[in-house]
Amino acid sequence: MTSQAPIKVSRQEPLACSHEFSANCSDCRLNSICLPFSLESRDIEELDRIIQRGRPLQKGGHLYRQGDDFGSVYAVRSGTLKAYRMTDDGREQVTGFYFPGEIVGMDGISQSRHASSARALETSAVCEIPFSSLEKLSASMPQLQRHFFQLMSREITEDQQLITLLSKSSADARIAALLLSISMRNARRRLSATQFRLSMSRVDIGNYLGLTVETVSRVFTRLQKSEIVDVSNREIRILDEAALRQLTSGE
Amino acid sequence: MTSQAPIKVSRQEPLACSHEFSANCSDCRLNSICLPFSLESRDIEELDRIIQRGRPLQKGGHLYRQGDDFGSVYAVRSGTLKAYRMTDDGREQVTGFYFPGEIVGMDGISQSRHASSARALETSAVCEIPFSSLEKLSASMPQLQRHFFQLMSREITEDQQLITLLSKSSADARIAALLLSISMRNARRRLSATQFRLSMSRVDIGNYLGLTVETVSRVFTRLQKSEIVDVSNREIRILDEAALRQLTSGE
DNA sequence: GCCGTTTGTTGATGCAGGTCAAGTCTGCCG
DNA sequence: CGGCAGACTTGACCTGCATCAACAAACGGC
Repeated sequence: MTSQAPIKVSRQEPLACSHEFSANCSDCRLNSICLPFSLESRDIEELDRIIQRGRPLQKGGHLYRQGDDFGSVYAVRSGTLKAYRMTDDGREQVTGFYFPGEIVGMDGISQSRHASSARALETSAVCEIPFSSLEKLSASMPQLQRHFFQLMSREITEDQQLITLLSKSSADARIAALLLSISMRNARRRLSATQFRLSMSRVDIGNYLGLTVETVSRVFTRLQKSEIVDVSNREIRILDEAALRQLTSGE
Repeated sequence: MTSQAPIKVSRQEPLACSHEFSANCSDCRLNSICLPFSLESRDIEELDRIIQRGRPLQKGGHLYRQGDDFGSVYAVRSGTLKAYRMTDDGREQVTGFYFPGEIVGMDGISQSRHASSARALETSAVCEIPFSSLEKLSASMPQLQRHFFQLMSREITEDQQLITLLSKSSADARIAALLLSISMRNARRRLSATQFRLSMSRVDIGNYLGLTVETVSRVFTRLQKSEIVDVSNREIRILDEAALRQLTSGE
């Protein structure tokens, strides 16, 4: 609600160097992760034409809400988003975190309405990809069609990994897996795999991993004490990746 | 292993009336659930041509295994399949059950190898749909492309429902949700929504819902005692659907 | 720099569901 | 029909995480 106030642009925090991504796909730093991957340059230009680059999303702002009409999927350009859905009894289940280069919103396709909400965890920017245009384009660009099938399939396998994590692993293993996942995704974007700042709160982490805040907090202090990870607030430094990896498969 | 013996056809148990599905999509009883839904009859014929109808799969037989090269997705014609993956530490996580009309194998698209294994819980038959043909056909049939995007998206939202279930719900709620899900899917196929036989073992149910066999068993006896469900071995009769529904949202 | 609010930490206690250990039932095969 | 293996149930006990409660630290607005 509070975040719905008319956009106030003044004193906006510096958006992580704007040269990191550009106004078109061809020279976007993220294009090896995102949609255009493996397209011919002529095709990229066509894709470029359908993509809409919106104004930055404020921290806490919604990209879309559960139940909204589905029209587009979104590529994250900067910042972080979380996707979440409401359970029948009104609690929140975080279904994923989305970093630059990743695509969010694909769960809306089946019902023509969004099955989850997406909100920015920090000031973020996205590329909006109207789905109907994407469909049309896919029909004439086999590479694009395949790539999009693959993205959706990846989402499925990732959800299944989370399912496994939730159904089989201890609190320690879950946190370890999350840290490693973030680390890997950072590496893919050529950021540090060992040192980063969590953009999500402990509550969000708990909500994602099926744990309470208290447990999340306790696990972090435990990791700190055993010198596997250096934790200071949201600042994380992985000290012993091997140990972390061992934790994920139950000690 | 044992199920890999050369196919022995003699004394095969009667395959639930073979007239229920046919050798082509146009008059298949399941076509409103399955792929051809919403296609022109001319298009259905084309789709028909790429589909391969294999011989029945024996109980316990594998349709594909985790790590196999990915080539096709499969529509279940009769019987039930379970999909499962091995965790790093060698335990099994069931990721889904698949009933007639449903599509299995879509998680293999992203890596070109199957991310899970699929095996028959009872004698089953499937239609094999070679993915490369499906891709080609999709390019010229917008309806088909859309339908397949929707199927994948549905798989995502269903996985997310399972995630929510695993991370937020009690054992009772999980079992209740599974029973209701099976009931709903039966109804869609015009079978009884209140009375059915579970094709999966208690172990499988536990593995799917993140519970031990013992807990699954206890929940069933509890449901029996409170006269919400009548359980006799794998035979289930839902006595009080409303109560069951209440259970799913935490009493 | 100060103050209220939000976010995170720590401790004490309880319970749902896991684990271990016997059984019992079912269905299958000779 | 009898005997055996796998599937299921039941009970006793234990443990990891939730819950409740109090507090501390960080952040954001003025």
